[in-house]
Amino acid sequence: MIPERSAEVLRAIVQDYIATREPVGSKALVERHGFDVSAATIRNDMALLEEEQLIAQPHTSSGRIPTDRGYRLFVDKLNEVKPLSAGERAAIEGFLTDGADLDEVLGRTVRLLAQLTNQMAIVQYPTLGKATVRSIETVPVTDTRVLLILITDANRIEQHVIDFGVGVDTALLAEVRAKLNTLLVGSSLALVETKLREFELEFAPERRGLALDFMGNLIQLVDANRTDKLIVAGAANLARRESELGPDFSGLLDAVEQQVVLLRLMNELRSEQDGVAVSIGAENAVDGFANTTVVVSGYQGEGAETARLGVLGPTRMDYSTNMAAVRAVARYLSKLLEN
Amino acid sequence: MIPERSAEVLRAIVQDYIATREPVGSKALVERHGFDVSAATIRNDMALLEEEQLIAQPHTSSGRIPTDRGYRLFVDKLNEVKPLSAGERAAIEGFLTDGADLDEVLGRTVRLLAQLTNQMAIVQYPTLGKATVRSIETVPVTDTRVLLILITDANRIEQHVIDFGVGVDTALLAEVRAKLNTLLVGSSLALVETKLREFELEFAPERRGLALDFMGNLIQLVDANRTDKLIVAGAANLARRESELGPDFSGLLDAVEQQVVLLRLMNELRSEQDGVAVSIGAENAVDGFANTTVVVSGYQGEGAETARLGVLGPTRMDYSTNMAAVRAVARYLSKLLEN
DNA sequence: ATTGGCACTCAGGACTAATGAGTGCTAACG
DNA sequence: CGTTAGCACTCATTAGTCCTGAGTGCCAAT
Repeated sequence: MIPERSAEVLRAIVQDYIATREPVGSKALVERHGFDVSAATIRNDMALLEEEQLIAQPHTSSGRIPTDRGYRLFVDKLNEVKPLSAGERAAIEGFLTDGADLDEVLGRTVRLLAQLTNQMAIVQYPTLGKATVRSIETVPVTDTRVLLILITDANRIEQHVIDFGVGVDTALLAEVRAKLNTLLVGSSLALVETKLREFELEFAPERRGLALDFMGNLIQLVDANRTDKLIVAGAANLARRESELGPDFSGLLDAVEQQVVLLRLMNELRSEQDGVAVSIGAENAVDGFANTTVVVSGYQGEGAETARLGVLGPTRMDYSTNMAAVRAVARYLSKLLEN
Repeated sequence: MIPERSAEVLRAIVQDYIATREPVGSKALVERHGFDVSAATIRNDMALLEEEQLIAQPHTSSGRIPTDRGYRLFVDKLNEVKPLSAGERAAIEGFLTDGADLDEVLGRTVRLLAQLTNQMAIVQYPTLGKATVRSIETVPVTDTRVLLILITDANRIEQHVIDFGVGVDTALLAEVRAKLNTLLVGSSLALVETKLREFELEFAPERRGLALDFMGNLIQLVDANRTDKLIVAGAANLARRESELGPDFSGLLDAVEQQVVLLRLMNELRSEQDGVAVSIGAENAVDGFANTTVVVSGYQGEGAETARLGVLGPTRMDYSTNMAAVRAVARYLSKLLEN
């Protein structure tokens, strides 16, 4: 186990390094923090910390900087995250007023989070795995095209235009829709696909074409719902910290565009203390994020499913503030969506 | 007027500088391009070009690099843009197959353009200024919420959830919808707001509440349609060229997120030759784009309105290729949307 | 108009020296 | 045994110096 004072020294090193971006020396430590021992003693402690791979020297004869493991220990010891300032609280409450539209609420949330933390913020759309079908609607758009609308009990709406290629018999369409509604309303999205496959045969052959087209599109809609979706804000904050991200930077922008990597990153993190999970540098399951830290929390989406939101930045970030902000925003968003 | 050979020299300087990123000297010019004169003669030409502010020296006694004006002249003289390679043509045709969904087509387009040019690509959604209302639909979502759908004759769909707060009388709702349909179908979106204002009084007072709510949301939908919208791809390409963008870079990422600046940039450019417009460095109407060039072309969206697409990168870019790619993609997209 | 010749400029690389922050170690101390 | 003062040592950084070579501008000759 690491002695009390050594742990304090680690904490001080992390804090100073985050504040100054410079390796921290023993002398600076005793001066800036109220250690009642001499610099030489601190040096002994630092030697211990280095042995434990919690800190490292960029070059011989330079101050120390925290390693990933060092940040990890620091975060784990951070039993109470810094409470937000009054101004920050006000910003959250002012920003996240209710709005009927999920897109809009999440959009505001992600921008707020980016602004609070000065990092890049990510919000994942609530997954609908457990949601059930409330209703299936159709609206004619042109002769050959129909807008198909799926409404779930989580009040979420997914819509898609079907182009049948040929003119649509509205009566037939209405019949298909009615049948599908009776079949599917109330059943979970996960079951929709199998139910539909069994159902195909109920249509007379001459009607199959339209019905199949219809059902195929419906399956796509459900899939689109299951596939996770992200929104991102504050990419410019990343650019400002480019020097700290090193070679990660370009890969990060790629990841943002591709989304799939970000999704993996978010989903592989399980919340720990206070509902906030942190993945530091090499801990990230994905290559090319050696200098990157991800801070994530779950939130309760509509319909009681859980999704994630968080921020992403250089390992050298203000963990305390960022964790506090992520936690607060996640809680507030949960409350908001609960209605 | 600039003599024939001097113009050739400018062209050669631009080409070499784009290829090598290094200032170009007189000796290198005679060697790499087949000039039948000596280096000293080229130097005289270069002195002339410098007097005309078409090229500049980073430091005394260094080769020349093109100025914004130099690029401008180069682009203007570029009477025939380089035709795309067979591979590029194939990529466009393979990538941009038809798809019923406008979002999807534009999404593919912007990614394609980013990939072809290795720059950041931007596609603007077709504006609906001249579009007319095809139909207004409602779909109940919960007791108090209704999904309002606006379909235009450009086959575009805009939808929004109205939360009335109290239970909705479906018969009343249907009546309001029917009235609005008779009133608005066929009229242009621009007129919707004024027509609605006049229409308010037709409802008996006890029904006003719902009707007003309904109409207010409808106006919002129309507005959302008029507000231009952008999609972007290839931000990572920007990052890769960060050194050439200099201090612009962070501002660019901001602009991408805010969109409004990008919209200005796109819209202030009027197409010139071959339908492709180029704005180089200081020519950009917006501050903070001194090292940035924008290449834009219009395309014909559904319903014959025009919107814009293009790429954005450092002034030191391959104008010929990028202009060709933008032009080709714009044409192909127009053809695709025409159906 | 073009060219060869030549003096001049200056960024960038290579080398050296000085500086100083910071370390590790040892021996002394309470 | 933990702590401390002292001291030699390391090494990144900065500044100073010199050198080289690419490239220029100009002039006189063709």
